Amino acid sequence: MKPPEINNAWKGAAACRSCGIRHLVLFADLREEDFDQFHSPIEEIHFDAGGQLYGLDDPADAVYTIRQGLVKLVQYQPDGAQRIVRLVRLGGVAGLEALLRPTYEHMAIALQPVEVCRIPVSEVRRLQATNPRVHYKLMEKWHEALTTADGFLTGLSTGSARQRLARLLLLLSEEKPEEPIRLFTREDLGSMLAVTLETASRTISDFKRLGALHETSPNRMICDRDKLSAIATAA
Amino acid sequence: MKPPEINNAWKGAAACRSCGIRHLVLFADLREEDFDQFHSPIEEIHFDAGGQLYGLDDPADAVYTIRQGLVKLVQYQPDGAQRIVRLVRLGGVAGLEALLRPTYEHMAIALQPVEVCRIPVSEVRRLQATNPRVHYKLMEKWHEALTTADGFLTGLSTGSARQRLARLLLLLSEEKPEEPIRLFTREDLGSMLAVTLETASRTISDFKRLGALHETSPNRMICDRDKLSAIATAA
DNA sequence: CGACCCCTTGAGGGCCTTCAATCCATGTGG
DNA sequence: CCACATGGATTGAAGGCCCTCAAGGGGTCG
Repeated sequence: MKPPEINNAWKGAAACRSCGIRHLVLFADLREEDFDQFHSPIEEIHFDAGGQLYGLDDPADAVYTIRQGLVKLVQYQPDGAQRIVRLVRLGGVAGLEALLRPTYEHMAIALQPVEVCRIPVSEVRRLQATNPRVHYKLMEKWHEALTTADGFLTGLSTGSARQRLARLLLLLSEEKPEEPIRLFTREDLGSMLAVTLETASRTISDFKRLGALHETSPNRMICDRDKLSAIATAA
Repeated sequence: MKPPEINNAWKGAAACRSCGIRHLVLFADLREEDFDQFHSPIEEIHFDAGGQLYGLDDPADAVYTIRQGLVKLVQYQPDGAQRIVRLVRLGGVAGLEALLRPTYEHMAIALQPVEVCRIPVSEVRRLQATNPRVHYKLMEKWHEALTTADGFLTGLSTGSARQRLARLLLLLSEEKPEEPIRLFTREDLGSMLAVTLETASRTISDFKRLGALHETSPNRMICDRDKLSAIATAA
Protein backbone atom coordinates (compact mmCIF):
# COMPACT_ATOMS: atom_id res chain seq x y z
CA MET A 1 0.00 0.00 0.00
CA LYS A 2 1.91 2.99 -1.14
CA PRO A 3 0.38 6.34 -0.27
CA PRO A 4 -1.69 7.78 -3.10
CA GLU A 5 0.10 10.24 -5.32
CA ILE A 6 -0.83 13.84 -5.31
CA ASN A 7 -3.59 13.24 -7.75
CA ASN A 8 -5.66 16.31 -7.40
CA ALA A 9 -4.83 19.86 -8.23
CA TRP A 10 -6.53 23.01 -7.28
CA LYS A 11 -7.11 24.98 -10.42
CA GLY A 12 -8.25 28.25 -8.92
CA ALA A 13 -11.55 29.86 -8.15
CA ALA A 14 -14.20 28.78 -10.60
CA ALA A 15 -15.49 31.24 -13.12
CA CYS A 16 -19.16 30.50 -12.61
CA ARG A 17 -20.28 33.52 -14.58
CA SER A 18 -18.75 32.21 -17.77
CA CYS A 19 -19.22 28.52 -17.07
CA GLY A 20 -19.91 26.60 -20.25
CA ILE A 21 -22.12 24.02 -18.59
CA ARG A 22 -23.96 26.29 -16.24
CA HIS A 23 -27.29 25.40 -17.77
CA LEU A 24 -26.73 21.81 -16.67
CA VAL A 25 -25.95 22.44 -13.09
CA LEU A 26 -27.14 24.16 -9.98
CA PHE A 27 -26.44 27.74 -10.85
CA ALA A 28 -28.44 28.07 -13.99
CA ASP A 29 -30.45 31.28 -13.91
CA LEU A 30 -28.43 33.02 -11.25
CA ARG A 31 -28.29 36.77 -11.71
CA GLU A 32 -25.20 38.91 -11.58
CA GLU A 33 -25.84 40.07 -8.06
CA ASP A 34 -26.12 36.48 -6.87
CA PHE A 35 -22.54 35.81 -7.84
CA ASP A 36 -21.44 38.83 -5.88
CA GLN A 37 -22.97 37.24 -2.81
CA PHE A 38 -20.63 34.24 -2.82
CA HIS A 39 -18.83 34.05 0.46
CA SER A 40 -16.83 30.85 0.25
CA PRO A 41 -14.82 30.14 -2.87
CA ILE A 42 -16.06 27.67 -5.39
CA GLU A 43 -13.04 25.71 -6.49
CA GLU A 44 -12.31 23.95 -9.70
CA ILE A 45 -10.33 20.78 -9.02
CA HIS A 46 -8.70 18.15 -11.18
CA PHE A 47 -8.41 14.50 -10.20
CA ASP A 48 -6.41 11.83 -11.94
CA ALA A 49 -8.03 8.48 -12.56
CA GLY A 50 -8.19 6.75 -9.20
CA GLY A 51 -8.28 10.00 -7.25
CA GLN A 52 -10.74 10.24 -4.38
CA LEU A 53 -13.17 13.14 -4.22
CA TYR A 54 -14.32 12.09 -0.78
CA GLY A 55 -14.47 8.99 1.34
CA LEU A 56 -17.18 7.15 3.21
CA ASP A 57 -17.92 8.91 6.51
CA ASP A 58 -15.71 11.87 5.69
CA PRO A 59 -17.06 15.19 7.01
CA ALA A 60 -19.46 16.38 4.33
CA ASP A 61 -18.99 20.07 3.68
CA ALA A 62 -19.31 20.36 -0.09
CA VAL A 63 -21.12 19.01 -3.11
CA TYR A 64 -19.31 18.29 -6.36
CA THR A 65 -20.54 18.94 -9.86
CA ILE A 66 -18.78 16.99 -12.58
CA ARG A 67 -17.49 19.11 -15.45
CA GLN A 68 -15.66 16.33 -17.23
CA GLY A 69 -14.91 12.65 -16.79
CA LEU A 70 -16.60 9.88 -14.87
CA VAL A 71 -16.95 9.31 -11.12
CA LYS A 72 -18.04 6.15 -9.32
CA LEU A 73 -19.95 6.15 -6.05
CA VAL A 74 -19.04 3.13 -3.99
CA GLN A 75 -20.58 1.46 -0.97
CA TYR A 76 -19.51 -1.58 0.97
CA GLN A 77 -21.55 -4.75 1.04
CA PRO A 78 -22.26 -6.65 4.24
CA ASP A 79 -19.34 -8.96 3.47
CA GLY A 80 -16.94 -6.07 2.96
CA ALA A 81 -16.77 -6.23 -0.83
CA GLN A 82 -17.28 -3.06 -2.79
CA ARG A 83 -20.33 -2.24 -4.81
CA ILE A 84 -20.59 0.60 -7.27
CA VAL A 85 -24.06 2.06 -6.82
CA ARG A 86 -23.92 4.93 -9.26
CA LEU A 87 -21.92 6.64 -11.99
CA VAL A 88 -21.84 10.42 -12.19
CA ARG A 89 -21.11 12.12 -15.47
CA LEU A 90 -20.96 15.54 -17.05
CA GLY A 91 -23.47 17.79 -15.33
CA GLY A 92 -24.14 15.32 -12.53
CA VAL A 93 -23.71 16.06 -8.85
CA ALA A 94 -21.99 13.91 -6.23
CA GLY A 95 -22.31 14.27 -2.48
CA LEU A 96 -25.79 15.77 -2.25
CA GLU A 97 -26.19 14.13 1.15
CA ALA A 98 -23.86 16.84 2.45
CA LEU A 99 -26.93 19.08 2.57
CA LEU A 100 -28.59 16.81 5.12
CA ARG A 101 -25.98 14.73 6.88
CA PRO A 102 -22.71 15.44 8.62
CA THR A 103 -20.78 12.80 6.66
CA TYR A 104 -20.70 11.32 3.16
CA GLU A 105 -22.51 8.07 2.54
CA HIS A 106 -20.37 6.83 -0.30
CA MET A 107 -16.82 6.89 -1.48
CA ALA A 108 -16.42 8.93 -4.65
CA ILE A 109 -13.57 7.93 -6.97
CA ALA A 110 -12.58 9.24 -10.38
CA LEU A 111 -12.69 6.52 -13.03
CA GLN A 112 -11.05 8.82 -15.55
CA PRO A 113 -9.26 12.14 -15.32
CA VAL A 114 -11.95 14.36 -13.89
CA GLU A 115 -12.71 18.05 -13.58
CA VAL A 116 -15.08 19.06 -10.81
CA CYS A 117 -16.40 22.14 -9.11
CA ARG A 118 -16.37 21.92 -5.35
CA ILE A 119 -19.25 23.94 -3.92
CA PRO A 120 -19.35 24.48 -0.16
CA VAL A 121 -22.58 23.37 1.45
CA SER A 122 -22.99 26.79 3.01
CA GLU A 123 -23.25 28.39 -0.43
CA VAL A 124 -25.78 25.88 -1.70
CA ARG A 125 -27.91 26.31 1.38
CA ARG A 126 -27.87 30.06 1.18
CA LEU A 127 -28.62 30.18 -2.52
CA GLN A 128 -31.43 27.66 -2.47
CA ALA A 129 -33.14 29.55 0.33
CA THR A 130 -33.16 32.80 -1.59
CA ASN A 131 -33.35 31.57 -5.15
CA PRO A 132 -36.24 29.32 -6.16
CA ARG A 133 -34.50 28.27 -9.34
CA VAL A 134 -31.53 26.90 -7.45
CA HIS A 135 -33.92 25.09 -5.24
CA TYR A 136 -35.65 23.61 -8.26
CA LYS A 137 -32.37 22.60 -9.88
CA LEU A 138 -31.36 20.92 -6.68
CA MET A 139 -34.49 18.83 -6.69
CA GLU A 140 -33.76 17.93 -10.29
CA LYS A 141 -30.39 16.62 -9.20
CA TRP A 142 -31.94 14.48 -6.49
CA HIS A 143 -34.30 13.13 -9.08
CA GLU A 144 -31.46 12.50 -11.48
CA ALA A 145 -29.59 10.49 -8.88
CA LEU A 146 -32.68 8.46 -8.12
CA THR A 147 -33.34 7.76 -11.78
CA THR A 148 -29.76 6.59 -12.19
CA ALA A 149 -30.13 4.31 -9.18
CA ASP A 150 -33.34 2.87 -10.60
CA GLY A 151 -31.56 2.28 -13.88
CA PHE A 152 -28.84 0.35 -12.09
CA LEU A 153 -31.50 -1.77 -10.42
CA THR A 154 -33.53 -2.60 -13.49
CA GLY A 155 -30.83 -2.52 -16.14
CA LEU A 156 -27.57 -3.54 -14.55
CA SER A 157 -28.65 -5.91 -11.80
CA THR A 158 -30.98 -8.24 -13.68
CA GLY A 159 -30.60 -10.71 -16.50
CA SER A 160 -27.50 -12.58 -17.55
CA ALA A 161 -24.00 -11.16 -17.28
CA ARG A 162 -23.97 -10.72 -21.07
CA GLN A 163 -27.12 -8.65 -20.98
CA ARG A 164 -25.95 -6.50 -18.11
CA LEU A 165 -22.61 -5.75 -19.69
CA ALA A 166 -24.24 -4.94 -23.01
CA ARG A 167 -26.60 -2.52 -21.27
CA LEU A 168 -23.74 -0.85 -19.46
CA LEU A 169 -21.82 -0.40 -22.69
CA LEU A 170 -24.87 1.09 -24.34
CA LEU A 171 -25.12 3.50 -21.44
CA LEU A 172 -21.49 4.51 -21.67
CA SER A 173 -21.58 5.04 -25.41
CA GLU A 174 -24.89 6.84 -25.71
CA GLU A 175 -23.47 10.34 -25.54
CA LYS A 176 -21.02 9.96 -28.41
CA PRO A 177 -21.80 6.71 -30.19
CA GLU A 178 -19.01 7.12 -32.76
CA GLU A 179 -16.21 7.73 -30.31
CA PRO A 180 -14.42 5.00 -28.43
CA ILE A 181 -15.19 4.74 -24.74
CA ARG A 182 -12.61 4.29 -22.01
CA LEU A 183 -13.31 1.10 -20.22
CA PHE A 184 -12.33 0.79 -16.56
CA THR A 185 -10.82 -2.15 -14.76
CA ARG A 186 -12.53 -5.51 -14.88
CA GLU A 187 -12.90 -5.36 -11.15
CA ASP A 188 -14.87 -2.12 -11.38
CA LEU A 189 -16.95 -3.55 -14.19
CA GLY A 190 -17.70 -6.54 -12.02
CA SER A 191 -18.67 -4.54 -8.96
CA MET A 192 -20.98 -2.46 -11.12
CA LEU A 193 -22.75 -5.48 -12.60
CA ALA A 194 -22.55 -7.71 -9.53
CA VAL A 195 -20.43 -10.33 -11.26
CA THR A 196 -16.83 -11.42 -10.75
CA LEU A 197 -13.98 -9.77 -12.58
CA GLU A 198 -13.30 -13.01 -14.46
CA THR A 199 -16.82 -13.06 -15.83
CA ALA A 200 -16.47 -9.43 -16.85
CA SER A 201 -13.22 -10.18 -18.62
CA ARG A 202 -14.59 -13.23 -20.40
CA THR A 203 -17.64 -11.39 -21.57
CA ILE A 204 -15.62 -8.46 -22.86
CA SER A 205 -13.43 -10.87 -24.80
CA ASP A 206 -16.51 -12.54 -26.15
CA PHE A 207 -17.96 -9.23 -27.33
CA LYS A 208 -14.70 -8.42 -29.08
CA ARG A 209 -14.82 -11.74 -30.90
CA LEU A 210 -18.43 -11.09 -31.91
CA GLY A 211 -17.53 -7.67 -33.25
CA ALA A 212 -19.79 -5.90 -30.77
CA LEU A 213 -16.68 -4.19 -29.43
CA HIS A 214 -13.67 -2.97 -31.35
CA GLU A 215 -10.55 -2.11 -29.38
CA THR A 216 -8.74 0.87 -30.90
CA SER A 217 -6.09 1.13 -28.19
CA PRO A 218 -5.75 -0.54 -24.79
CA ASN A 219 -9.10 -0.32 -23.02
CA ARG A 220 -10.58 2.03 -25.60
CA MET A 221 -13.53 0.49 -27.32
CA ILE A 222 -15.84 1.42 -30.13
CA CYS A 223 -19.29 0.00 -29.51
CA ASP A 224 -21.47 -1.56 -32.17
CA ARG A 225 -24.67 -0.37 -30.59
CA ASP A 226 -26.91 -2.47 -32.81
CA LYS A 227 -25.19 -5.68 -31.82
CA LEU A 228 -25.13 -4.65 -28.17
CA SER A 229 -28.83 -3.83 -28.24
CA ALA A 230 -29.55 -7.24 -29.66
CA ILE A 231 -27.57 -8.86 -26.85
CA ALA A 232 -29.11 -6.64 -24.18
CA THR A 233 -32.67 -7.65 -25.02
CA ALA A 234 -32.01 -11.25 -26.02
CA ALA A 235 -34.24 -13.88 -24.51
CA MET B 1 -57.22 -10.52 -16.69
CA LYS B 2 -60.19 -9.57 -14.63
CA PRO B 3 -60.64 -5.88 -13.96
CA PRO B 4 -59.35 -4.88 -10.55
CA GLU B 5 -61.95 -4.75 -7.83
CA ILE B 6 -62.93 -1.51 -6.26
CA ASN B 7 -60.06 -1.72 -3.90
CA ASN B 8 -59.64 1.79 -2.75
CA ALA B 9 -61.90 3.91 -0.65
CA TRP B 10 -61.89 7.58 -0.02
CA LYS B 11 -61.92 8.14 3.69
CA GLY B 12 -62.51 11.86 3.73
CA ALA B 13 -60.36 14.92 4.05
CA ALA B 14 -57.29 14.26 6.09
CA ALA B 15 -56.98 15.75 9.53
CA CYS B 16 -53.44 17.02 9.10
CA ARG B 17 -53.60 19.14 12.24
CA SER B 18 -54.05 16.12 14.45
CA CYS B 19 -52.07 13.67 12.36
CA GLY B 20 -50.25 11.16 14.53
CA ILE B 21 -47.31 10.76 12.18
CA ARG B 22 -46.95 14.37 11.19
CA HIS B 23 -43.44 14.52 12.54
CA LEU B 24 -42.45 11.87 10.02
CA VAL B 25 -43.79 13.46 6.92
CA LEU B 26 -43.82 16.63 4.90
CA PHE B 27 -45.97 18.80 7.09
CA ALA B 28 -44.01 18.67 10.28
CA ASP B 29 -43.65 22.14 11.72
CA LEU B 30 -46.50 23.74 9.83
CA ARG B 31 -48.23 26.48 11.78
CA GLU B 32 -51.93 26.89 12.22
CA GLU B 33 -52.25 29.51 9.54
CA ASP B 34 -50.53 27.23 7.03
CA PHE B 35 -53.31 24.73 7.31
CA ASP B 36 -55.83 27.42 6.65
CA GLN B 37 -54.11 28.08 3.36
CA PHE B 38 -54.86 24.67 1.91
CA HIS B 39 -56.73 25.05 -1.34
CA SER B 40 -57.05 21.52 -2.65
CA PRO B 41 -58.18 18.78 -0.33
CA ILE B 42 -55.71 16.33 1.09
CA GLU B 43 -57.41 12.96 0.99
CA GLU B 44 -56.95 9.94 3.11
CA ILE B 45 -57.34 6.80 1.02
CA HIS B 46 -57.39 3.10 1.74
CA PHE B 47 -56.11 0.46 -0.67
CA ASP B 48 -56.52 -3.27 -0.35
CA ALA B 49 -53.50 -5.47 -0.99
CA GLY B 50 -52.95 -5.42 -4.74
CA GLY B 51 -54.52 -2.00 -5.18
CA GLN B 52 -52.76 0.44 -7.45
CA LEU B 53 -51.92 3.92 -6.19
CA TYR B 54 -50.79 5.02 -9.61
CA GLY B 55 -49.48 3.46 -12.80
CA LEU B 56 -46.44 3.96 -14.96
CA ASP B 57 -46.90 7.03 -17.18
CA ASP B 58 -50.10 8.08 -15.44
CA PRO B 59 -50.52 11.84 -15.16
CA ALA B 60 -48.66 12.79 -12.02
CA ASP B 61 -50.66 15.25 -9.94
CA ALA B 62 -50.12 14.10 -6.38
CA VAL B 63 -47.59 12.61 -4.01
CA TYR B 64 -48.55 9.92 -1.52
CA THR B 65 -47.39 9.56 2.03
CA ILE B 66 -47.77 6.11 3.52
CA ARG B 67 -49.57 6.07 6.86
CA GLN B 68 -49.78 2.31 7.18
CA GLY B 69 -48.84 -0.77 5.20
CA LEU B 70 -46.29 -1.44 2.50
CA VAL B 71 -46.14 -0.22 -1.09
CA LYS B 72 -43.94 -1.52 -3.91
CA LEU B 73 -42.57 0.65 -6.70
CA VAL B 74 -42.24 -1.34 -9.89
CA GLN B 75 -40.43 -0.74 -13.14
CA TYR B 76 -40.23 -2.85 -16.26
CA GLN B 77 -36.99 -4.44 -17.39
CA PRO B 78 -35.83 -4.33 -21.00
CA ASP B 79 -37.31 -7.79 -21.53
CA GLY B 80 -40.70 -6.78 -20.14
CA ALA B 81 -40.39 -8.52 -16.78
CA GLN B 82 -41.16 -6.57 -13.65
CA ARG B 83 -38.59 -5.36 -11.19
CA ILE B 84 -39.38 -3.97 -7.77
CA VAL B 85 -37.00 -1.07 -7.25
CA ARG B 86 -38.16 0.15 -3.88
CA LEU B 87 -40.42 -0.48 -0.91
CA VAL B 88 -42.17 2.41 0.80
CA ARG B 89 -43.23 2.11 4.40
CA LEU B 90 -44.73 4.13 7.20
CA GLY B 91 -43.70 7.74 6.82
CA GLY B 92 -42.29 7.22 3.33
CA VAL B 93 -43.38 9.10 0.25
CA ALA B 94 -44.22 7.68 -3.17
CA GLY B 95 -44.48 9.61 -6.40
CA LEU B 96 -42.08 12.47 -5.65
CA GLU B 97 -41.34 12.73 -9.35
CA ALA B 98 -44.75 14.38 -9.67
CA LEU B 99 -43.06 17.58 -8.56
CA LEU B 100 -40.82 17.55 -11.63
CA ARG B 101 -42.38 15.43 -14.32
CA PRO B 102 -45.79 15.23 -15.95
CA THR B 103 -46.13 11.47 -15.45
CA TYR B 104 -45.17 8.84 -12.88
CA GLU B 105 -42.04 6.81 -13.47
CA HIS B 106 -43.10 3.70 -11.59
CA MET B 107 -46.15 1.68 -10.85
CA ALA B 108 -47.10 1.85 -7.17
CA ILE B 109 -48.94 -1.16 -5.76
CA ALA B 110 -50.06 -1.94 -2.23
CA LEU B 111 -48.47 -5.13 -0.91
CA GLN B 112 -50.67 -5.04 2.16
CA PRO B 113 -53.78 -3.12 3.12
CA VAL B 114 -52.53 0.43 2.97
CA GLU B 115 -53.55 3.84 4.28
CA VAL B 116 -52.18 6.83 2.40
CA CYS B 117 -52.57 10.57 2.24
CA ARG B 118 -52.88 11.89 -1.25
CA ILE B 119 -51.39 15.37 -1.44
CA PRO B 120 -51.92 17.37 -4.64
CA VAL B 121 -48.72 18.59 -6.23
CA SER B 122 -50.03 22.13 -6.21
CA GLU B 123 -50.17 22.12 -2.41
CA VAL B 124 -46.67 20.74 -2.02
CA ARG B 125 -45.30 23.29 -4.43
CA ARG B 126 -46.97 26.17 -2.71
CA LEU B 127 -45.99 25.09 0.75
CA GLN B 128 -42.38 24.37 -0.04
CA ALA B 129 -41.98 27.77 -1.66
CA THR B 130 -43.22 29.58 1.42
CA ASN B 131 -42.12 27.26 4.17
CA PRO B 132 -38.45 26.33 4.45
CA ARG B 133 -39.22 23.45 6.78
CA VAL B 134 -41.44 21.79 4.19
CA HIS B 135 -38.73 22.31 1.69
CA TYR B 136 -36.22 20.68 3.99
CA LYS B 137 -38.52 17.76 4.73
CA LEU B 138 -38.99 17.26 1.03
CA MET B 139 -35.27 16.99 0.51
CA GLU B 140 -35.15 14.50 3.34
CA LYS B 141 -37.67 12.39 1.48
CA TRP B 142 -35.62 12.48 -1.69
CA HIS B 143 -32.65 11.41 0.34
CA GLU B 144 -34.64 8.66 1.99
CA ALA B 145 -35.66 7.28 -1.39
CA LEU B 146 -32.09 7.36 -2.59
CA THR B 147 -30.83 5.61 0.52
CA THR B 148 -33.43 2.91 0.04
CA ALA B 149 -32.38 2.48 -3.57
CA ASP B 150 -28.74 2.19 -2.54
CA GLY B 151 -29.74 -0.40 0.01
CA PHE B 152 -31.46 -2.43 -2.66
CA LEU B 153 -28.33 -2.24 -4.79
CA THR B 154 -25.85 -3.23 -2.12
CA GLY B 155 -27.99 -5.48 0.05
CA LEU B 156 -30.60 -7.10 -2.15
CA SER B 157 -28.86 -7.37 -5.50
CA THR B 158 -25.56 -8.95 -4.51
CA GLY B 159 -24.48 -12.21 -2.99
CA SER B 160 -26.29 -15.53 -3.11
CA ALA B 161 -30.04 -15.87 -3.12
CA ARG B 162 -29.87 -17.05 0.48
CA GLN B 163 -28.02 -13.96 1.58
CA ARG B 164 -30.33 -11.60 -0.29
CA LEU B 165 -33.45 -13.15 1.13
CA ALA B 166 -32.00 -13.11 4.63
CA ARG B 167 -31.20 -9.42 4.28
CA LEU B 168 -34.67 -8.64 3.03
CA LEU B 169 -36.23 -10.47 5.95
CA LEU B 170 -34.02 -8.56 8.36
CA LEU B 171 -35.18 -5.37 6.73
CA LEU B 172 -38.84 -6.30 7.00
CA SER B 173 -38.59 -7.35 10.62
CA GLU B 174 -36.43 -4.54 11.96
CA GLU B 175 -39.29 -2.33 13.09
CA LYS B 176 -40.98 -4.90 15.30
CA PRO B 177 -38.63 -7.85 15.69
CA GLU B 178 -41.01 -9.81 17.88
CA GLU B 179 -44.04 -9.60 15.66
CA PRO B 180 -44.60 -11.81 12.67
CA ILE B 181 -44.19 -10.17 9.26
CA ARG B 182 -46.56 -10.61 6.38
CA LEU B 183 -44.71 -12.10 3.49
CA PHE B 184 -45.84 -11.29 -0.03
CA THR B 185 -46.05 -13.60 -3.02
CA ARG B 186 -43.00 -15.55 -4.10
CA GLU B 187 -43.15 -13.75 -7.41
CA ASP B 188 -42.84 -10.37 -5.69
CA LEU B 189 -40.05 -11.71 -3.53
CA GLY B 190 -38.29 -12.88 -6.65
CA SER B 191 -38.63 -9.61 -8.51
CA MET B 192 -37.28 -7.79 -5.48
CA LEU B 193 -34.20 -9.99 -5.19
CA ALA B 194 -33.70 -10.63 -8.89
CA VAL B 195 -34.24 -14.36 -8.58
CA THR B 196 -37.00 -16.65 -9.83
CA LEU B 197 -40.08 -17.37 -7.78
CA GLU B 198 -39.01 -21.00 -7.46
CA THR B 199 -35.72 -20.01 -5.90
CA ALA B 200 -37.53 -17.68 -3.53
CA SER B 201 -39.90 -20.47 -2.53
CA ARG B 202 -37.13 -23.02 -2.03
CA THR B 203 -35.12 -20.62 0.06
CA ILE B 204 -38.08 -19.73 2.25
CA SER B 205 -38.73 -23.43 2.82
CA ASP B 206 -35.11 -23.92 3.66
CA PHE B 207 -35.17 -21.09 6.21
CA LYS B 208 -38.22 -22.64 7.83
CA ARG B 209 -36.44 -25.96 8.15
CA LEU B 210 -33.43 -24.22 9.65
CA GLY B 211 -35.60 -22.44 12.18
CA ALA B 212 -34.67 -19.02 10.88
CA LEU B 213 -38.34 -18.52 10.05
CA HIS B 214 -41.34 -19.68 12.02
CA GLU B 215 -44.70 -19.61 10.28
CA THR B 216 -47.47 -18.66 12.69
CA SER B 217 -50.24 -18.56 10.10
CA PRO B 218 -50.15 -18.70 6.31
CA ASN B 219 -47.49 -16.28 5.09
CA ARG B 220 -46.96 -14.79 8.53
CA MET B 221 -43.45 -15.37 9.74
CA ILE B 222 -41.54 -14.72 12.89
CA CYS B 223 -37.91 -14.06 12.08
CA ASP B 224 -35.00 -15.38 14.05
CA ARG B 225 -32.86 -12.35 13.44
CA ASP B 226 -29.71 -13.90 14.78
CA LYS B 227 -29.88 -16.83 12.42
CA LEU B 228 -30.80 -14.57 9.55
CA SER B 229 -27.88 -12.29 10.30
CA ALA B 230 -25.56 -15.26 10.25
CA ILE B 231 -26.89 -16.30 6.85
CA ALA B 232 -26.80 -12.76 5.49
CA THR B 233 -23.12 -12.31 6.20
CA ALA B 234 -21.97 -15.88 5.60
CA ALA B 235 -18.95 -16.32 3.41
C1' DC C 1 -67.15 -29.79 -6.21
C1' DG C 2 -64.22 -27.97 -9.57
C1' DA C 3 -61.60 -24.00 -11.20
C1' DC C 4 -58.07 -21.13 -10.16
C1' DC C 5 -54.13 -19.30 -8.07
C1' DC C 6 -50.27 -19.70 -5.59
C1' DC C 7 -46.93 -22.44 -3.35
C1' DT C 8 -43.93 -26.43 -3.22
C1' DT C 9 -40.83 -29.84 -4.82
C1' DG C 10 -38.18 -32.54 -8.31
C1' DA C 11 -34.79 -33.25 -12.20
C1' DG C 12 -31.64 -31.61 -15.55
C1' DG C 13 -28.75 -28.37 -17.46
C1' DG C 14 -26.43 -24.05 -18.10
C1' DC C 15 -24.27 -20.06 -16.40
C1' DC C 16 -21.34 -18.14 -13.31
C1' DT C 17 -18.04 -18.59 -9.52
C1' DT C 18 -13.85 -20.29 -7.71
C1' DC C 19 -9.18 -21.46 -7.90
C1' DA C 20 -5.27 -21.28 -10.56
C1' DA C 21 -1.85 -20.46 -14.14
C1' DT C 22 -0.17 -17.47 -17.72
C1' DC C 23 0.42 -13.25 -20.25
C1' DC C 24 1.36 -8.48 -20.79
C1' DA C 25 2.64 -3.65 -19.75
C1' DT C 26 4.83 -0.77 -16.59
C1' DG C 27 8.14 0.77 -13.52
C1' DT C 28 12.08 0.03 -10.50
C1' DG C 29 16.70 -1.12 -9.29
C1' DG C 30 21.01 -3.15 -10.33
C1' DC D 1 20.02 -2.01 -20.74
C1' DC D 2 18.06 -5.81 -18.71
C1' DA D 3 16.21 -8.54 -14.73
C1' DC D 4 12.64 -8.61 -11.91
C1' DA D 5 8.55 -7.32 -9.31
C1' DT D 6 3.95 -5.66 -9.72
C1' DG D 7 -0.86 -5.16 -11.06
C1' DG D 8 -4.23 -5.96 -14.29
C1' DA D 9 -6.11 -8.98 -18.06
C1' DT D 10 -6.90 -13.37 -19.97
C1' DT D 11 -7.93 -18.13 -20.18
C1' DG D 12 -8.69 -22.91 -18.40
C1' DA D 13 -11.01 -26.52 -15.54
C1' DA D 14 -14.12 -28.03 -12.06
C1' DG D 15 -17.98 -27.50 -9.41
C1' DG D 16 -22.05 -25.40 -7.48
C1' DC D 17 -25.85 -22.44 -7.55
C1' DC D 18 -29.68 -21.02 -9.81
C1' DC D 19 -32.82 -21.25 -13.84
C1' DT D 20 -36.01 -23.82 -16.61
C1' DC D 21 -39.51 -26.98 -17.26
C1' DA D 22 -42.67 -29.78 -15.09
C1' DA D 23 -45.83 -32.02 -11.88
C1' DG D 24 -48.39 -32.02 -7.79
C1' DG D 25 -50.40 -29.89 -3.37
C1' DG D 26 -53.41 -26.81 -0.76
C1' DG D 27 -56.37 -22.97 -0.03
C1' DT D 28 -60.27 -19.99 -1.65
C1' DC D 29 -64.33 -18.89 -4.12
C1' DG D 30 -67.95 -19.36 -7.16
